[in-house]
Amino acid sequence: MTRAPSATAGRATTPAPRANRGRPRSEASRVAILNVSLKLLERDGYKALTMEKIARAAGVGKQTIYRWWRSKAEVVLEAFTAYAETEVPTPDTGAFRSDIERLIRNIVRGFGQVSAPTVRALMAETLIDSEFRKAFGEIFVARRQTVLLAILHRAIKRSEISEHTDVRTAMDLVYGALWHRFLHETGPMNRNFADRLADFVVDGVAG
Amino acid sequence: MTRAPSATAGRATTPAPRANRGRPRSEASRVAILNVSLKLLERDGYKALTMEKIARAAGVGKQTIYRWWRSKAEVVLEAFTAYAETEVPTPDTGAFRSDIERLIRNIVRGFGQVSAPTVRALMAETLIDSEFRKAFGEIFVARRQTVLLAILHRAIKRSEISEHTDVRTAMDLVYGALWHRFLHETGPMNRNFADRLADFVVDGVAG
Amino acid sequence: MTRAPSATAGRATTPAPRANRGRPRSEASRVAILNVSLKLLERDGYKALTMEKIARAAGVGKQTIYRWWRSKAEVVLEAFTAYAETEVPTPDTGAFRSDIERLIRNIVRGFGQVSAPTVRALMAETLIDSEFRKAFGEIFVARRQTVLLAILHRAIKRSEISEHTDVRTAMDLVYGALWHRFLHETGPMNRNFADRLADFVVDGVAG
Amino acid sequence: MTRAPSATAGRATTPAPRANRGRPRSEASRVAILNVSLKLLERDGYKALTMEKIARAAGVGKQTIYRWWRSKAEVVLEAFTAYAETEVPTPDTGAFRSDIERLIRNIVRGFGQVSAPTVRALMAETLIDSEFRKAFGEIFVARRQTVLLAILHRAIKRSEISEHTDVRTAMDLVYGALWHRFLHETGPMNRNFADRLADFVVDGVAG
DNA sequence: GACTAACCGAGACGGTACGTCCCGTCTTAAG
DNA sequence: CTTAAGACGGGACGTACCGTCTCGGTTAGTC
Repeated sequence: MTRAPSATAGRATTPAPRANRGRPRSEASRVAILNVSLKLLERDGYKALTMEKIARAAGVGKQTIYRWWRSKAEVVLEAFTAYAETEVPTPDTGAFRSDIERLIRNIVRGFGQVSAPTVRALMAETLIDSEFRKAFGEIFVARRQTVLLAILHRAIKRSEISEHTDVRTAMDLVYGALWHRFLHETGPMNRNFADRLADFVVDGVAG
Repeated sequence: MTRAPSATAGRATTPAPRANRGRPRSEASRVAILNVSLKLLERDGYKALTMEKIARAAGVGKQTIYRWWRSKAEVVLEAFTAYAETEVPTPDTGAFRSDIERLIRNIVRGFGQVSAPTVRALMAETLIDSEFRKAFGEIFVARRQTVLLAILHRAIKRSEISEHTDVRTAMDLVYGALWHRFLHETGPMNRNFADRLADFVVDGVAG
Repeated sequence: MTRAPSATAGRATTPAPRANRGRPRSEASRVAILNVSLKLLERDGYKALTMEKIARAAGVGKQTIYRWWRSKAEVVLEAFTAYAETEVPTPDTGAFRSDIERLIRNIVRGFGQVSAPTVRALMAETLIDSEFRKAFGEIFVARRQTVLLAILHRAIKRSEISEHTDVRTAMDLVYGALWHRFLHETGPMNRNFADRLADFVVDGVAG
Repeated sequence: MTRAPSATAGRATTPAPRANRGRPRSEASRVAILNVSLKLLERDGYKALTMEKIARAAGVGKQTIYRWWRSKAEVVLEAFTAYAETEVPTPDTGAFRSDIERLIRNIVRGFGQVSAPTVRALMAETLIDSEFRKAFGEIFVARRQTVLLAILHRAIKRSEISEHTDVRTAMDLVYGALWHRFLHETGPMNRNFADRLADFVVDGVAG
């Protein structure tokens, strides 16, 4: 998301200025922008958040924001991921049932530690803006997909589930249920929900 | 959704104009607004859709829009429901498995007949604006919930599934998976998906 | 300068909206804008005058300014001409010498009643922006030209000056000297200057 | 105009760097800046000329411009005087009439060799910015004043014109007419104009 | 030959203003 | 009482420049 001038050496996105020329990016400004964004977001909601307010509150020129992020959605995304624990450990207990159980528990716990309105706003942006979708997808969706995929593949190898299992649908099942409850608040986001869901999934998939 | 001035006699929000006095509402304008909204929405996306453009393209005064709808989200919602078949028949085959199968097939077929970007935009609005959430929820979510609820209750009565089944989580499972695939395009929205999903759900819930 | 909707019936500039439709232009805003512009102009000078400050100080949306004027130069021009006496009476005494004397005295008196920085700013704009030049020229230059032209033609008819007199150069002589003194403050702008200049001009032109 | 670091020893504005230390000023950059400025000025006009564009087009850091000039007006002034012949020879023919004739012809010829938009821009700046006025005045106005002054004084000494002649007004007459025609393009800037003007002036002043 | 001072390009910085778009409201005449 | 038209005050947009600052590097004279 940021035009990190050196870290992405091989990526060749922006014209790639000869490294280390000119005044370096201000870390202080970067942090101020992200902090202020989160604060305003929590206080006033996503719709009331504007680039202008962020700039004013962070004591920063608007251009400085636009230089490093393309939209408020990207600012919020980075602000959010910087503060939220986005790592998803891959459980590998040796059994499908307990792997799923742990994965779902982890995710449920993660959802509990996160600002629901903020995540909803990010998800809304994802649904509308296909540019943003990629950025959000990489960070929030792809990683989790990978983890579940690994679990399913291991279960297949161990013959705990059929090798003909429709993996994609299984993933919709797990993540769909989790996001549905989270986004629409159809019920509590707790350990009990996690375990009931795990039961359904394991029985359904192992079927 | 519309503040139909007479039909909602008891609601008493707006000053409640004395019944049939003055110039009547222009049906031509109403239709033009809804048609134009859909067209612009498909063409340019939700973000680029503005009240001003709708008014201009429909040859209508802005006030006329604001008199009957509170926001562009409400216009779009009405425009959408006017064109989309939103009825969900309640399957009652006498067996849990086939009920679920039919429900899911129906919904999948419905999703296939609908403009994905439009529905995504409406869902996005739902996630951000709690006012809008109600309107959308009533039309789009609640109905379907009721149908599934009925199916589950009947299955419990028939002892096909446990009376301790976590109904709410079961509903997250079904609708979560469906919405997840639809919103994020994680795979095709076809008969095969419907049936695989139905398998998972029935096995999962029936245990 | 303003898009006077009816006064310019035959001119066919802007699409010519069917008269009297929509909310009429706010006279209060128009006046506030002009007054505030003059005040800020006198206080801070032309360079420090911005559309944004005018809007803020006049309690007016920026768009309202842009709707009726194309640039701050045009606002200032109208503000200025509204307050400054721009009428130039045509002396007709029957004799070249006294006509010239009166004309020059009138203009000198006029210059004395006017804010020099403001006029300098307008003249500067004229030199830079050819669009603006026309507007300014019509109001400030053309009228005076006409008056002098009439005087010269009458003098030729009366044979007070040669019929081969280079009229254009004569006009440069008169207005050049007046503007030069005014713009560059090369000396006092008083009765004595007026009369000395009239002497030079009459002797020079009458030869 | 340039803050030549040593030439103005006694001025003591900037901390007064110890004489010839450090890297010397880049002549290449200086020339590039001046050339590019003129070119852009001719092409796009004064308003569209910005420090940033100059720097970019000259392949120069902005700071380098600001180090040596205080404003774009100063850059343009130097760019202009570097290319334009600004010398004004003092005619001394022994007779008032022929002195005036030659002076005016010289100036007219000079005006003909110069970019009118550029000079207009400089004059405009002069009218607005009193700081700049001095710089421009020294180079462009004062010299010419001196020349005319000398001519008039000699004419008085020779009793060709009265010793009570209003010298200042006479100067407004000559330079006013010249500038008026040049700035406002009220007619051709040629030999004929020069001679007609000279006639008027000589008759008027000698009157 | 190392040191140091002043320059150089590049380009990010906090700001201000630009001119445009849209918001939701208001004010006309017309129906 | 609604309608189309369209002006209104307001706010945010994304861009252009302002003049300053801060990098790594360069080019001289001085130690």
